[in-house]
Amino acid sequence: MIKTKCKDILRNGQQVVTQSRCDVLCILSKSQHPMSVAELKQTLGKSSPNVVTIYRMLESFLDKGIVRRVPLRSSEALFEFTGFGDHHHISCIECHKIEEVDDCAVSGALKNALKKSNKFASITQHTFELYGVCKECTKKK
Amino acid sequence: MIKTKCKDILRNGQQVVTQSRCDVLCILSKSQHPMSVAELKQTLGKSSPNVVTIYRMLESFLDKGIVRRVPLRSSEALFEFTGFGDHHHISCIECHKIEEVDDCAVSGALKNALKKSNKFASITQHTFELYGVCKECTKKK
DNA sequence: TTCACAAATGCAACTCATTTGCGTTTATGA
DNA sequence: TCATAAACGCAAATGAGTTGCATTTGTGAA
Ligand SMILES: [Mn+2]
Ligand SMILES: [Mn+2]
Ligand SMILES: [Zn+2]
Ligand SMILES: [Zn+2]
Repeated sequence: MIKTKCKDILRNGQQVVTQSRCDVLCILSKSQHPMSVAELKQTLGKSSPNVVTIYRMLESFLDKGIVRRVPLRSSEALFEFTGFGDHHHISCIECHKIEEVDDCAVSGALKNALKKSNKFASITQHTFELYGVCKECTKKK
Repeated sequence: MIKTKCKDILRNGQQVVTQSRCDVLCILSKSQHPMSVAELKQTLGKSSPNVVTIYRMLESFLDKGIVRRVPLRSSEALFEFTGFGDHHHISCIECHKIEEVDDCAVSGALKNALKKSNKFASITQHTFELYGVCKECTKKK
């Protein structure tokens, strides 16, 4: 995604536009996979803002719905740009490779079914993550 | 679940049977909701083993598939007895109440669809967790 | 453009769930 | 009963994430 586009996203979210915030959002908007804070920092390299700043940044991006937290098994939190639309992930339990999986009507159907639940008034988010063994790792064994 | 039953589960999993391990497994097998280490310790009360022991215990239960880690958003890890069979959770983003949701054919269908993926050879696990606002919290606003 | 103020940033210190090391105790099965 | 591997407790370490505070920077209004 282009830098000006990132600025627009920030402005639309009532976010202050700074170089750091643009950089971080730009990287996230180009990554096909969810990233950890450490990965972000590494990708930013020498021009990276302080780690704490990245944490605070992501927190505010979450508030505005610009990024989403992906609950893949990992000791660190993973974040991904929400602009890609609804989709899920399949992650290899051996090599940790992540592949995107298009959202299918199926999960929407379940969501609707659950809206009929007598205890919950609304469903605001859902996550569907899969784990398996990729073909390469299968061959190795 | 009865204590002797817990012992059997441990033995079947090639686990050493100790009082502590029985106690923890017994509590988990009675809880309809996933529990954190802190909750386990509190429930065990004065007879609780050291926290570290609970951590190590759960790690080995995970290895044997006796418990599963539930990826609901929480600062602590949540564990639940696997003996209940496949199901998911819906959690209130306001009060953090958790409700069980039966597994529906839907997720199985998606699983099957993904088995046709050309990058993954198998899918071993999946998690489907929902977030929403419960009726009580909706009323409060 | 200028200016005042809210928001962002950096640094250091802190929190807190989880892990690790190690010496001791206990369960198991031969 | 005995040897051995596993579990346990305690203390210390780890490491992701948070918080306080002084400083800088972006923004919107004058
Ligand atoms: Mn993705
Ligand atoms: Mn459950
Ligand atoms: Zn793999
Ligand atoms: Zn609620």
